[in-house]
Amino acid sequence: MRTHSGPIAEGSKPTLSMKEQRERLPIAQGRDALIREIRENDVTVLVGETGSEIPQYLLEAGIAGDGMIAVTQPRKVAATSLATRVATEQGVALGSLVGYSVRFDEASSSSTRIKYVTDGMLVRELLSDEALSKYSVIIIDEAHERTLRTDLLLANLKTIQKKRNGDPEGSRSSRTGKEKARVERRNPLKVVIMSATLDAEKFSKYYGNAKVFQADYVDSAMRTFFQIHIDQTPGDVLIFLPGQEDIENLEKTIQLFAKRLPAQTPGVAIYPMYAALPPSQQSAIFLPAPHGMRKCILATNIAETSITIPGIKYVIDTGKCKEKRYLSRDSGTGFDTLLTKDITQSSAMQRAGRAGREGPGFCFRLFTEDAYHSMPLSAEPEIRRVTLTSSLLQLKCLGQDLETLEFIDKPDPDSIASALSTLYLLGALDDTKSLTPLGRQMAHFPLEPSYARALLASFSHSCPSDVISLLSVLSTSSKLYVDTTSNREEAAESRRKFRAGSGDHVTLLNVLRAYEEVKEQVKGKERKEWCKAQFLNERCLNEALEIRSQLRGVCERFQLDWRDSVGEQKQGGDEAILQSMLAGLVNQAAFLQADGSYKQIMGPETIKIHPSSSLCDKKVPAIIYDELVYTSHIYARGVSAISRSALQELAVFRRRET
DNA sequence: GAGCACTGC
Repeated sequence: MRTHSGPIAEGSKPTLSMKEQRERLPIAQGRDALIREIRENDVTVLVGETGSEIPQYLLEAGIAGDGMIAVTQPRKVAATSLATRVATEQGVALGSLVGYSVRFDEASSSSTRIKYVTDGMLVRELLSDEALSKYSVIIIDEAHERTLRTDLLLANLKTIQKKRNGDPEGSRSSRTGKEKARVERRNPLKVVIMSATLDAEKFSKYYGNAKVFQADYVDSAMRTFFQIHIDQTPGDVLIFLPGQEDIENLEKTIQLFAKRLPAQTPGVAIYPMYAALPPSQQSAIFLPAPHGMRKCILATNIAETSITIPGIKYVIDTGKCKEKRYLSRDSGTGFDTLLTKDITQSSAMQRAGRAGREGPGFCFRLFTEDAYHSMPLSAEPEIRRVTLTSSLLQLKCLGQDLETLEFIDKPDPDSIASALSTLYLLGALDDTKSLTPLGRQMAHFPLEPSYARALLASFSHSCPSDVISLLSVLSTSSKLYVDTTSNREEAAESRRKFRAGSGDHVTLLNVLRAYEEVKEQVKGKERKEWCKAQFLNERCLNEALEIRSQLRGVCERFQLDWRDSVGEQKQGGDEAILQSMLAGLVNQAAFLQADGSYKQIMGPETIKIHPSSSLCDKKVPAIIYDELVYTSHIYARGVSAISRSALQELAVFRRRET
């Protein structure tokens, strides 16, 4: 196993529109932060970047002033080919704005601002100009290779910076103060060290704890991929990314750049992989890539443990993942967060181990060794991360308690308070925190307590059959709607016919009703076609039907007749179903505010309706929702409109709470 | 204007 990172050695096919293209790519996103970092620091250590983009950024941002930017490379061929590539990207002739200088070969002129040189060449220049005064920025690429000439250069640059930039700690006060310091800084030198991950800290310490800048991980994943693609032997590549959005972005950029590779370079076959991907596309990753192409899989941590993809030779690990975590409120109105975080050490090892199961393998980690050591060893136990409502109800049935039971890791007191509050609101616990008969009955259903409560409430609204069907769909483990960003519009359009005015809950019910009709009328293959045409996951629908018969079975055991249904009566029917749901979703309700956002009825948060909801952009006085997830905003998902009269029923709960 | 992965009943 080897960890390293470096430049894309070969250039792309000359295309004048490339610069334009590049600017429209997501690559440009991390750029501003990077510029700021270099502007503010005399020395910057850059991790996971390569020497082709940075000098162009710096020049465009005016950081080089009137001086030149030198980019050093350990090898001549890299210096010349990078210069060629960058000149092409800038749309200029080689040797004008962008040039190079290596032994026996030079392409530069008085107008040259970015010059690619071998490190040996720059060492030689020291002999004629000790301060390297014509350069205002020197970028040391491939610093981790630690060639003798690079090390010589690094030592000299330290001295040169003291002379040209002034010594921040030492001599400034002993001289004539401010004026002298200003004079000294007239031609300051910026040093940018591009290094592979593991060595970054060493360079930083050498330069008095210089700032280490971690490049954007999607961007560096792309660069690392092309470096492998161009420099390394054939073999499949697996890239770990946190989520669907990053995967889709990276897929686009790789595809764009792959098109511009020289004709002799093999093509790239990209396979995205994440749980929400339609099953047919998921299975594609197990097929061999088309002849002569390199297979590149972009995956979430689904490829870390759940699935094993054979034949992976190279792994690129961004070191990031998404983590779902419950943020408790003792009122029970907390919400889930779904944010990008650093992975754990065990996860990093697991990811590295995905390479080379059938032969030698390589892992390229886009994080430093220090970063690795500051990662937690392993994931925090679930008891610390998730809502405990369901477990608390079960413990209560066993005569036990979250507060008194001795756990390996104690649950968070807020989380316990949140669970207690929710169960009390649902009527599962009384005001002495004791289990009620209702609570015991709820616990018999294999459902979240809120859904169990909704199920039981449906009997008084004469619609248990409908609510049980709905809850079955809500309880499935897989996703019902299968769509990706590209076909999202089309998928939404084809499912429009299921849409209910009241919102997502009855819409789901309509989908299941429609599937049942189709199931009665047509056979397997046609049924499959039907699901595909509506962008529905048939496995999910069948799972829902299984759950439904289980739930009906539980009802029967308790002599509850589940057959009542609102049937086809539209208006009143929806109302009855949502009234039942409301009984379970008591603290999952919000009301409309003047600015169009919604505010939790029992909690403090302002929330938005998730864009995937049929009620998104619709203004209704009040809503109930299945879940609240904080990503870029606090989004409510699975949303239905509730009436004012329903809202009044909530007021009863609120009074009881106080 | 947008979803990490599991599991159990």
